[in-house]
Amino acid sequence: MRLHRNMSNLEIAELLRAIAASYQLKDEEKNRFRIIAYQRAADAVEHSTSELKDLWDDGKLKDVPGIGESIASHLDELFRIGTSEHFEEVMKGLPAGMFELMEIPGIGVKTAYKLVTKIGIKSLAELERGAKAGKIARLEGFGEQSQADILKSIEETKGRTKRHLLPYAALYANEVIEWLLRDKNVERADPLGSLRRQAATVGDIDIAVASNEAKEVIEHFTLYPKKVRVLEKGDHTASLMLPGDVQVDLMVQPPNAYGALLQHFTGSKHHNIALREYAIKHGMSLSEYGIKRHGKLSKYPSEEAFYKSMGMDLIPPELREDSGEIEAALKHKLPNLVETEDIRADLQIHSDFDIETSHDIGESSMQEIVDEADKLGYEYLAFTEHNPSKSKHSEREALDILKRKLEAIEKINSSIVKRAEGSVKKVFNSLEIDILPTGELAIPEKGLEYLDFALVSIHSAFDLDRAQMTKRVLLALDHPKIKIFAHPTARKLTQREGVELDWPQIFEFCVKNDKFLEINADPMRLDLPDVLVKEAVKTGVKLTLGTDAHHKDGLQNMVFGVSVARRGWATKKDVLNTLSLKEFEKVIL
DNA sequence: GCCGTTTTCGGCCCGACTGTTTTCAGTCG
Repeated sequence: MRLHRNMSNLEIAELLRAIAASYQLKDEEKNRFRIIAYQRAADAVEHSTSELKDLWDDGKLKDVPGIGESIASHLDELFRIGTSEHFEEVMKGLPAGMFELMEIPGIGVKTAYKLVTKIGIKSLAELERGAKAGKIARLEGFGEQSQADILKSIEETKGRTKRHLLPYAALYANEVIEWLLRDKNVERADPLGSLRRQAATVGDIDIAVASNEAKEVIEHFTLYPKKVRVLEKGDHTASLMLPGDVQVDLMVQPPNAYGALLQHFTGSKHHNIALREYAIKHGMSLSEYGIKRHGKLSKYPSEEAFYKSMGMDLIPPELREDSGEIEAALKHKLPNLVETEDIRADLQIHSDFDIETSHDIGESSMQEIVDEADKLGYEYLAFTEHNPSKSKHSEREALDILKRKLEAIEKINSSIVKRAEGSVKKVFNSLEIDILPTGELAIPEKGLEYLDFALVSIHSAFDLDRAQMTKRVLLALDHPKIKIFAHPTARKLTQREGVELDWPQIFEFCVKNDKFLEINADPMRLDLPDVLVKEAVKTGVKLTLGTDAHHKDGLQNMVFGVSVARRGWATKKDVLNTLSLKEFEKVIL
């Protein structure tokens, strides 16, 4: 690994893991906790919302939990002169290629090291050839079985799809749960893991079942009609493979011990570790079976009882990331999180009004969307089509188009007023306007006069550096008609990383100037991301929720936006579109 | 190496599975 002054968080996390691996290979007893410390630091760096280099600029390296005196001093050296004597020294002798081998499930630090040093395997391709040639089975500590396992693992890694977007994972899980509930032995079935925590993407699908007849339930589960094959089948657990490389794991416990099972497998890993550390300091030991005190196990039917017996309030699954929720639960100060029922409006919707934009236009009419919003009980909406194409239209033409759109909105509003039923009282004339690379808005100044308020967002030049990008966004947000910064990081899940921005500066600007950050509920976006939502909320920034729907059915995605808000500790008062129409108008117009 | 509403020293999460072993090391979630 080449060290340099501008290493990204991801590269630094990799570096810290390499250091941990190196200590692990030296295998000295006194190093045991140093290994864990480096691994924890690596995790923390990977999840940090600020680039370490920026934190270093501000002298705040040690603000990252897990980075203390020692690691901070080595990183300081790295950022100052582009290398670290200590890191280089520790990594000396770490063979190149071993980290590639560790991508295969079942191969860890020691196995990878052995493969590289004993038989010179330095890549996945070489590993596959070596296994097929029978070289692995002859190695001490390996055998025919482990060689076959490695081959199978390589094969599965090749076909492995990455993580699934939250709504798809939810869909798969719901179908399986529906199937499970057909067995009368199943008393309850719930999703577990990152799905239950409503994370943006989900890996394997884990499901818990409460039942006194584990054997029958497992049997029924393995008969699931959509399965491709049964991966594993034990007394209390089983795994299936579904089409599209979706793996579903099932765990069964009796109803009287169901609470601990739910708690244990909901995670996150970091939440559970922190919880168990707290437990051990107070004479308890936690596991998926219950809580042990003085060697005696107590069982808990519900998670609420489980947390309560430790003196904590029930922690909503969305908060279980070890970011202060345990302390808050002990002090009975968990936030009262926003709920889908609190939402009174959808603030980003694209109708089929032909606005002659260069972006996608919607597929449903304004009327169809209002009808759909009525079903959801909304009080108001904002139609936020993209701006008319700047390259295709002159200023005059753009203004004409915007005028036509205003007329369409007025028509809808007058028909809403006249009707007897329906909860929607008003639709706002809004627009999603591109922020050009210079920070200018992609519509003529006069065009803004037609609008009630507008959103701005980034759709080009994603790779500006942090300072330029921040300047670009602040310039656009400065206009009085611009109220909302939509999908602020512009990330596309599993496809594109978000842009670089000076978030503290953006947050401060929003608070000071009454600008709002959107949580875009499109499953591909979920943007602002949860970790940034948490910081925004802490700073006092108000959020708006919008589905970015391009079809009336897209309005249903609001629940995923709410999940992001909840994961960011947002309460009802942090979300603008929980306000009544009257209150909302006071703030936005 | 990190960290602190029981600690600036003395602690540091729990259990299961697997394969190659004769009692356990490595890996995973």
